[in-house]
Amino acid sequence: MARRRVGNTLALAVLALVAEQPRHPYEIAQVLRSRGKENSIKINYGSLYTVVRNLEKHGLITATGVDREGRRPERTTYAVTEAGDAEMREWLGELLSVRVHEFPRFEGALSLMGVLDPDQVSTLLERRVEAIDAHVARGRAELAELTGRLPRVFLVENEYELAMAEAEARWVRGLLDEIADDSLSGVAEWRHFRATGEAPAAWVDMDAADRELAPTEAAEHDQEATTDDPTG
Amino acid sequence: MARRRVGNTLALAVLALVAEQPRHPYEIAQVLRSRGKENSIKINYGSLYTVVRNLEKHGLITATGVDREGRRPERTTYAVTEAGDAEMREWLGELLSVRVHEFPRFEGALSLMGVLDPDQVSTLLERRVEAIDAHVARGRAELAELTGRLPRVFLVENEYELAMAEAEARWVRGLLDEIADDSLSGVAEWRHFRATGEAPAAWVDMDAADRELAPTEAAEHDQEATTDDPTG
DNA sequence: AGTCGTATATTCGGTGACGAGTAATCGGAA
DNA sequence: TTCCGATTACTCGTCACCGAATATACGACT
Repeated sequence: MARRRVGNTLALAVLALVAEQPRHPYEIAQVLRSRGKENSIKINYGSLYTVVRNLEKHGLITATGVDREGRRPERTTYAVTEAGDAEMREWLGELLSVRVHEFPRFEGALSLMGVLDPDQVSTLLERRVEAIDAHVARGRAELAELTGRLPRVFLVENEYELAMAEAEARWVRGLLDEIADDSLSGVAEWRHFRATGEAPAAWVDMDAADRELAPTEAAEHDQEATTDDPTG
Repeated sequence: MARRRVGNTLALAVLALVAEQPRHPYEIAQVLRSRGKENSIKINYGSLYTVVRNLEKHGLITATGVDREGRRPERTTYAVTEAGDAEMREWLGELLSVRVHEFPRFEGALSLMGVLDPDQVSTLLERRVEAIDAHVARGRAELAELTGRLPRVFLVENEYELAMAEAEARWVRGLLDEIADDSLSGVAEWRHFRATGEAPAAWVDMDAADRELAPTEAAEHDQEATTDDPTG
């Protein structure tokens, strides 16, 4: 949607924390950590300071003072501006209400798995589900422990992450089953191709057919975004 | 895991297509499109040419010839090298077998939703599920149509994407229900905070507690990656 | 008194991602 | 025949991201 002046998701977190009360960059990182947000928002020092500078440049936050303790480096404290507050609310609203396709690497990998052997792919995917199971088990345990000390509202991101991990594991299991019992159509051709090098008819067809149908029917309508960025 | 010399996922697709047969960059983009991969791998012209150049620089592909038709710009054709083929297999194997946390924006947004009103959040999330439902409906229809003409193996990425979208919609619905019937703990405090500005005790506790427990128990073990990149 | 480790706080250079822009050609309609 | 729009093919400048490195202070221990 609306192109953000500062597009990094970290900027949203900065706005949120600075809206709560004026803070200096390092403190922002600390609070983010102590509240466990570093699991859901990637904090990177380089990015943090760049982001803060950019937010200031665009008038979304302002420096309210520079102080120093002893001979430590100066700490510039920032507060949110009215524009920044508005931006934050609008942006957050957008992120919550519209789903954008973010091209997870796994999806890309799936689309290219044809270059490997079916059996090899099965082995790899089995490893994946095992890893996910372990991850979910650990996550659930930690979450349970946290839920004892904290209202669940403050933990929804974690519940979401786990739910999605579980969903993925379920889906991959399904795929594995379908490969195993040969109920997934095309595995035979795939195997044949890997053994002989003869390209599956489907590929040839597609490459030839090109865009006899509208090329990107779906892609036109769905929003997309790969990485944090849209500056403009 | 292993830091990739060329980290952009698009590079993997380039390797895969060029391993099939020598191609020039523009052709790569075309094939990617005609095979419908642009839904699962973000193709960007700027990135494509950079990626090809980098792959060549690192000896993963080699230019096999330059020809031109009429006075069109030259087309440099590239073929995969042995190193490139190995890299592709290993990389693809890694992407399939290990799940990395890619920090979806929605997860970040969820972790910050506290700055909005509960009712507003509900409204926004309702919009989201509706949009997802629509997306899934359209996707399922298109997929059904494609499944008629193509073996399903070639469509797994799409099935995956839809499965995940559905899972997300299910989860969000669950959350909405829990907010609505007040079975999600902390909504009361949240509401109170929004109305009065009194910070929930939980936040204060956390900010104070800082890292009396190991700060990033989980984060240490899970791999992470925000955006395409790791160059090194 | 020395020094080791950790917390504080930030800078900086390199790299790559991006998408708008360019430029040439071709096919078809007026 | 000429003009328009689509297609082919690629380039370039800008901008953001990253994380390693820097520099200082403080507390604890020897």
